[in-house]
Amino acid sequence: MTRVLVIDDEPQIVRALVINLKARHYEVDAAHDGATALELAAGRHPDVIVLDLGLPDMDGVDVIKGLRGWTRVPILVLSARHSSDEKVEALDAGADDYVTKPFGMDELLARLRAAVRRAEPVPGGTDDVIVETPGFTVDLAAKKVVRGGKDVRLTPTEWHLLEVLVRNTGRLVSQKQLLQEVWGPSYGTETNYLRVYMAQLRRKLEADPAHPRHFITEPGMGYRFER
Amino acid sequence: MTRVLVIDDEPQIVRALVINLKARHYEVDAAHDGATALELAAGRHPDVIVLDLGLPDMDGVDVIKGLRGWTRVPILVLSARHSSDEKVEALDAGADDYVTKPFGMDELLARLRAAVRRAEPVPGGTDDVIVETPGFTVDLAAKKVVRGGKDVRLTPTEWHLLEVLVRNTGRLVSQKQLLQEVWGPSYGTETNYLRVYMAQLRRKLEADPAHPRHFITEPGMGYRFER
DNA sequence: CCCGCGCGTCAGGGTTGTGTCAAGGACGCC
DNA sequence: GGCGTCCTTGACACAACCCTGACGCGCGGG
Repeated sequence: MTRVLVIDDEPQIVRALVINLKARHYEVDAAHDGATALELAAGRHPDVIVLDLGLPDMDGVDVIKGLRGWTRVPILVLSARHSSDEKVEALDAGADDYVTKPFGMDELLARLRAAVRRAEPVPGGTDDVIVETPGFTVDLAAKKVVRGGKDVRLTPTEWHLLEVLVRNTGRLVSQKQLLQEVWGPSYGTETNYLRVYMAQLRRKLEADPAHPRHFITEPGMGYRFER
Repeated sequence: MTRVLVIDDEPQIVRALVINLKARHYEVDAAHDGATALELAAGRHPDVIVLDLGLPDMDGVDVIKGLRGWTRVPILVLSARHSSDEKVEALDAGADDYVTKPFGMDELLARLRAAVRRAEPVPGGTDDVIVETPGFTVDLAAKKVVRGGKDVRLTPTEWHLLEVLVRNTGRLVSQKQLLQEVWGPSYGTETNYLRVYMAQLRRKLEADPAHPRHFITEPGMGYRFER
């Protein structure tokens, strides 16, 4: 299911958006200010963001920049200002689209669909959706892991960590990068999280968790997933 | 250079676009009808398409569908019609953005930049930087060294030192420069560190550590990495 | 011939990093 | 309100890493 993050300080607009989105089977989170928005974006990993530029606590463009520092998630800007400069500034800061208020709900939804659509990975592209190892199989599209013919239950965080590692199969991923991709941009140093969750992944997926063959530790640097 | 395909039957609009785009160092092709447009799109492989919906020979939406049959190139629709239905139809057919005439050139260019930007491949993605020697292989992106088919385990400091040397393949790197790059700006004289870690690198990577062929000492000056 | 200098080698000890376990708390669900 | 799942956090043992000092060797100059 597609997850949308709506950021606006006007309750009636948020309500209208939430109702319309939920009716079309989107999963919706909402924030009323920039700080909450950045937090939610990091924690919930939305597939698309609808952002009102006029927020109470910070400049909308700064919100865009804050997001673009670590994610390429589509950002659809909503604004009451029609001036060309505003649009150019927001778009160049990293926004994907710019809609002026008052807006037609149909149009907004169509633009949302367009933004989500083009962010989708190429179907049948070069990147493998299924990664096999001698011990288990990871299906990135179906978000499923099979080991010995049986599905392995992973928690959201475990899956997220696995996903980042598998997408970088063979490459070393630094601890900082893992933390920021999974827990959000402000978590650069909490390496104990990594240790706990790497242990859980190994316990669930490695034949011998004490001597991992696929989830390899590079001391002082990071971790590496090998098939 | 970014290549743009402009499709419009109004000569003055095409002229305005071409002039503005060329001034910003885009490469521009132009078509006045749908048939020519599809042909040019296939032959020239533009990085982005600006498409007027009101064409003399075919419906603009059909042009979009024709393009989407084989390419994901960003399509920016230009139209005199403001109706919501038109927009929704074009966007759902596969357009990336929809701008109504009359439009501001600044805004259009900003939307164009946004469309091109998000079509770019992720920087630092899958492209690997690999350096090979007769004895071993260094993959700078994956932070991996392979020797005789097996991975070589390097500590952070060893890797850091190797990285600096490899990035300067063939060139002499002074002891001071090595110390400062690996241990920090305040370490200019602790040459014993270098001796210890060069020895470890040689032991792990050289066929005959006592007579190094790749990690060469230039007495009194520094070290040099040769393939 | 002896000495100083620069470099290579080795092994120990302090420091940092990692694996593991278990308990507490937040959250959603019935 | 009770229950279960999941995330966070702290404590501890152990392993890995980095620094350090000592020694040997080759070379050139006194």
